[in-house]
Amino acid sequence: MIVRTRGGTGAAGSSAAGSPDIPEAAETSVPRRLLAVATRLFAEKGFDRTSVQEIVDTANVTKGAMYHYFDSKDDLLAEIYARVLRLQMTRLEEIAGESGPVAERVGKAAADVVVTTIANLDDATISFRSLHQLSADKQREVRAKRRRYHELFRSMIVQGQEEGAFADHVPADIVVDFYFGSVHHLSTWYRLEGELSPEEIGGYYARLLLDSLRPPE
Amino acid sequence: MIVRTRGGTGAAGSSAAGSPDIPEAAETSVPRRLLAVATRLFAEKGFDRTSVQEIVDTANVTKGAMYHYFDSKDDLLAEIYARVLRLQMTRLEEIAGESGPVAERVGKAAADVVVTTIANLDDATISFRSLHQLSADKQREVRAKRRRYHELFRSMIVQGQEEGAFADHVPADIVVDFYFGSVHHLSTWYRLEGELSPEEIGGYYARLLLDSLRPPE
DNA sequence: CTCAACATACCATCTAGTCGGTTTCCTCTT
DNA sequence: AAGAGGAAACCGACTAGATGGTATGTTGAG
Repeated sequence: MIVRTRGGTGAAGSSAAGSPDIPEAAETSVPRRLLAVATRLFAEKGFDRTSVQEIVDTANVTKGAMYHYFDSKDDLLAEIYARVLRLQMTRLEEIAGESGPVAERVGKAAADVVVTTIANLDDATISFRSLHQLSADKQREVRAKRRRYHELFRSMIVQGQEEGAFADHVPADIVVDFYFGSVHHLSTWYRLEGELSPEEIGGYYARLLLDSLRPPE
Repeated sequence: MIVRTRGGTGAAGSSAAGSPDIPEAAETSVPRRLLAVATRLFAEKGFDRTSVQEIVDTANVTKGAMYHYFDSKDDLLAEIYARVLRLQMTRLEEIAGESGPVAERVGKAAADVVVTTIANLDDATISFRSLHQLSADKQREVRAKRRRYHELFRSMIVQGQEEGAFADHVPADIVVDFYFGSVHHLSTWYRLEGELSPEEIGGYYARLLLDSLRPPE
């Protein structure tokens, strides 16, 4: 992404066709709008099946505007990944830094990542399905950041195992991959119209994780 | 897919450029070769980024041959899905039909699906990433079959909960989605070069599942 | 003589990205 | 206050290259 954003809301409809009542054409800044629209469309139809033209049309801007703010279509996708990873890392760091017992922190983090994932289901859909559409460099970057996230989570589990709060019959890496597999897959089956609230799902998921780590009597 | 296959191995290299030592050009029937090549390429680069031309070139056949056996590129993908679902369903039905205690069957099925998934990692990669590239009809079909699979697995868990062998503090549907999320995601992190064998991973995964279902004392 | 099993040339369509041009806005000078 | 100057913010027509699919032709077996 290119940094130079004036940040303002812009003077709205230059062309007469602008409909100021649909959300995408509203008072948000152009790059923001593009990112929002791209997220929705990528999640709906996939990266390769979403054309740049469609993105800019939906966002009520022109191609020129988009290529002014973003280097490429790829860059748009990379930005989405960056946003997701930033958010998740921040939340996890916050929880990991708390002072309660480790089992409590793990449970909290486990439930929280579920709720956050559901709150951004489109992001989740994209991020587990579109990694290979990024350039090799950007893929590496994403993977590295994700690894750091996993590492932090893993360190909590290891601590629990060392303290005896968690069983250690399964290596912590496996546990982490196991759990985040489940989390990432929320986007394939969870529907907001369903009966279960995000918090309930989060509770269940955290419970499953903690129970699977419960030490034997 | 079109049924008319002679099934034979075919008269090999028609064109002079045929290299009979690379596996794809070998003695397998043309549709089989196409399916094998498509599976590898779809897993490697994604469905949309793999051109029909590339598939037929790699399989050492021509476009005409391919469109003779398959209706479309979509059809190729649909065939891959069908193959995966057929295999997994067969295995699960076998295990579910055994006579041991339910916890044993669940554990067996859980470990087996991991091993099978790892044995067909390309299939797994494709099936969790490319569903949306299928036509709506075929998507529905795949989903229906997958649902039937999940239902069978779920019924075992429900039985265990009713018998008191499993805890029931988490609904069985959630448990199933939770577990298969983990399984599907194996393809994103498991590498054959790693230290852990498929059976070991299967053991760990089954253990995590069973432990999370262990009833409280 | 027929039909499956291919082969080959071809096309209509779409797509990411570019590039020269124009408008809008801020700033600095006079 | 006026206005010149410059840069950022956009516009939109255009291109070069793919791509899925088809139409038509050929071959060899039964």
